Amino acid sequence: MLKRVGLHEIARQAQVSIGTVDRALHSRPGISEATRNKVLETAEKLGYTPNLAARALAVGRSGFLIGVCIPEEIHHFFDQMRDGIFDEARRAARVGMELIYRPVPRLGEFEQRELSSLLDEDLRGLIVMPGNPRVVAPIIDAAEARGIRVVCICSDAPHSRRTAVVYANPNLQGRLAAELLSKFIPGDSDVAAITGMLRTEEHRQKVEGFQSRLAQCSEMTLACVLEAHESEEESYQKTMDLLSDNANLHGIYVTTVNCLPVCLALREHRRTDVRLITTDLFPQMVPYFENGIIGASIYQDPYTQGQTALKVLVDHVIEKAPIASSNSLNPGIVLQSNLNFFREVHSAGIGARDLTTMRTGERAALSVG
Amino acid sequence: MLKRVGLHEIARQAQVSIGTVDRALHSRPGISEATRNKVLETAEKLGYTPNLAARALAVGRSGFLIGVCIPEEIHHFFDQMRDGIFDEARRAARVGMELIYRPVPRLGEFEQRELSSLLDEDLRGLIVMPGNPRVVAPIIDAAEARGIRVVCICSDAPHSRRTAVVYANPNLQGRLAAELLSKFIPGDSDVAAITGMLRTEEHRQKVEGFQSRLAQCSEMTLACVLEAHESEEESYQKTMDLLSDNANLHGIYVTTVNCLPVCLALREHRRTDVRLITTDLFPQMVPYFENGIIGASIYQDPYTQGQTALKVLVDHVIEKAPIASSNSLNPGIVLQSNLNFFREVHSAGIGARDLTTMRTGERAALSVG
DNA sequence: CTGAAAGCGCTAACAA
DNA sequence: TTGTTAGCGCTTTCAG
Repeated sequence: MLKRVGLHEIARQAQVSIGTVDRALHSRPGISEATRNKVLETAEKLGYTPNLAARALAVGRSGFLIGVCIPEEIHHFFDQMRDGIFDEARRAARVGMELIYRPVPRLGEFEQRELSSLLDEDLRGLIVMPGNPRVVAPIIDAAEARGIRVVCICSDAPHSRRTAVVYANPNLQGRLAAELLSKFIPGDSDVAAITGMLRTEEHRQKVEGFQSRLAQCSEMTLACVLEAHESEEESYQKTMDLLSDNANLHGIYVTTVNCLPVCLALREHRRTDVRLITTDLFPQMVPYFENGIIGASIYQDPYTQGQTALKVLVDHVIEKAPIASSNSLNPGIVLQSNLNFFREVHSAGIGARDLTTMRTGERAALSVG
Repeated sequence: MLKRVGLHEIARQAQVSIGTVDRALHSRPGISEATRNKVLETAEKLGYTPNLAARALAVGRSGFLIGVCIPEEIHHFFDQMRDGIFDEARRAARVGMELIYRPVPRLGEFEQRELSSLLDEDLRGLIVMPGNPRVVAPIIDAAEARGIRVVCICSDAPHSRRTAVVYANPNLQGRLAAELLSKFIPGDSDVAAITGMLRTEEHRQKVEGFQSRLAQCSEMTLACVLEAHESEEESYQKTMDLLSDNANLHGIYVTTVNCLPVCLALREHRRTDVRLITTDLFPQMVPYFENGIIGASIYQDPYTQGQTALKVLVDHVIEKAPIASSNSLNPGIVLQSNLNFFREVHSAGIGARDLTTMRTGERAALSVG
């Protein structure tokens, strides 16, 4: 069995004690220049790499802390994101990372409070899904000013100094939606987009991408862009009105997860000639896929987003790896035939996650296997 | 800051020994139902969370070896796969993993020799893309018999005892191809499939999926399935003949990477009414995307395949995590609008990775045997 | 079935 | 200036 070189081996070869090796390696006081160099040389020669787990264990505290603040609702989205983060955290724990998880109930709620409390800890990095840019941006800047690397997830925080953003490229999502729609409906149709709030970066960019692709290569005209403000009621009403007003409408792009009200309105109007491009995936959407109302869905892959966010942060902290300021994942495309291959549709199967390190006093809903 | 509760504290409160606590927590044998429950309860009550650094230290072999044998050609595919493996290897190196990379020049060549030489090392795991099942299967079985966990990548090795396979689900690829085609061409068209060798699992399954989806929900009829045996010449000739014979042919699914000869034949025949569904992506395909000959490509994501294969192996070795016997990735769908978001089209593959990378990760700057 | 104890590689406190 | 040693919390082996 391959033996990894450790302090002991260096000590043996350099003919000193293990304590001396430690002193040399960490530029601690109380060692002569000569022996230090000797030790450093043999360490170099042997290609020594520290065992970070052992170090973390010895110093008693974690190697470093990373804070996470994401919403809990909407569950079928953020549960995946959390799983992605936690799965990666399990690996990172092997090198001494520890996670502090401080979710907010829903996007934008209690952001101020949770984020501030997070900054009281001695963080090296922070993952946050920004809700209200106005409250989050200053906190992000404060964190970065203190050397805490901030990674925005899912949506960007414009005008902040965040180190990076991880998301499924929103502009591309919009373009994909337009391209797919052009395959599904007649070329001279009217189409519409239903979105959340256009002032959030994410939705603005989705609509922008949608428009630009429409303009670029199809005859379809964008009848309107509706803001539904994440309200089911509003989504439903506005769709109803839209359908009444426009008989030549054959496609709708829903940029939020809020597609069910739209489906309902469609059914109400008996408009089977209208195709939907939706966003993300959850079990209740499946019937609409099967009957063809939803032609495709743009999948933002929250699991991978979470995984990636933590990964770039950990790589950065451990080996100063540079972080690309924008990590945009390629959005997935959900169709009828691959529907069952997305974990979201297997709603029930929530294997309890153990193994995530949380500090005492956290909500630790975990079973240990 | 409270002290975290550990095995010791649980043992004290449950009035048992620390060894017993461990047995209870991990469902290990040799403990009575009664004590197990008692321990589990107090663990729950105390909100125990394991110290993962300590676990890693205790269980982690100080170092271990993992062997890799994949082809070098076709470069634009296997370079990605290698990058995925190496990127993940860089992380795993932090916990003592070491990689032995022994590629074969192309699929099936020198498999016997390279794999055997790999087995001379003291491996804990092996990643292999099986070319000739007849030569690989026995080697895999021999490895597994010696406790080496084997993960097949990209294609399975049927009838072997391999621990797991990682691939982009081939059956699903075929189904997706059929579904996409049905969006692109008239419903009563003839379609064809061009494949490599049907005796390889991978291609057989792709064609199977293609057929099953065609049968299931479209009027299209499968005119024929051509075996081109990975030969450019043969691909070209057979496509030429196919086009001459069938005027109602409007769609072709190319299950291999060998789509250029097909595109050529199409151009030769001036058949702009035929749409292609291809497999994977490389720069030379781009013009055919732009002029619409290729309607979509099924992307097998070799980078993630490589990453995943190594990851499951390392997780297994380090913490005995179970390996799912089949890890099938959801194949990607390449269209016009997301074309530029695949790293493959940035042929050189170096600089362009800031604002438009689909996955994070540096190219591995890793020295390997 | 249960307890005791030896490490895993490293840090830090104490001796020499 | 150097060497020695006791843990960190967990797994694992060996006795009882």
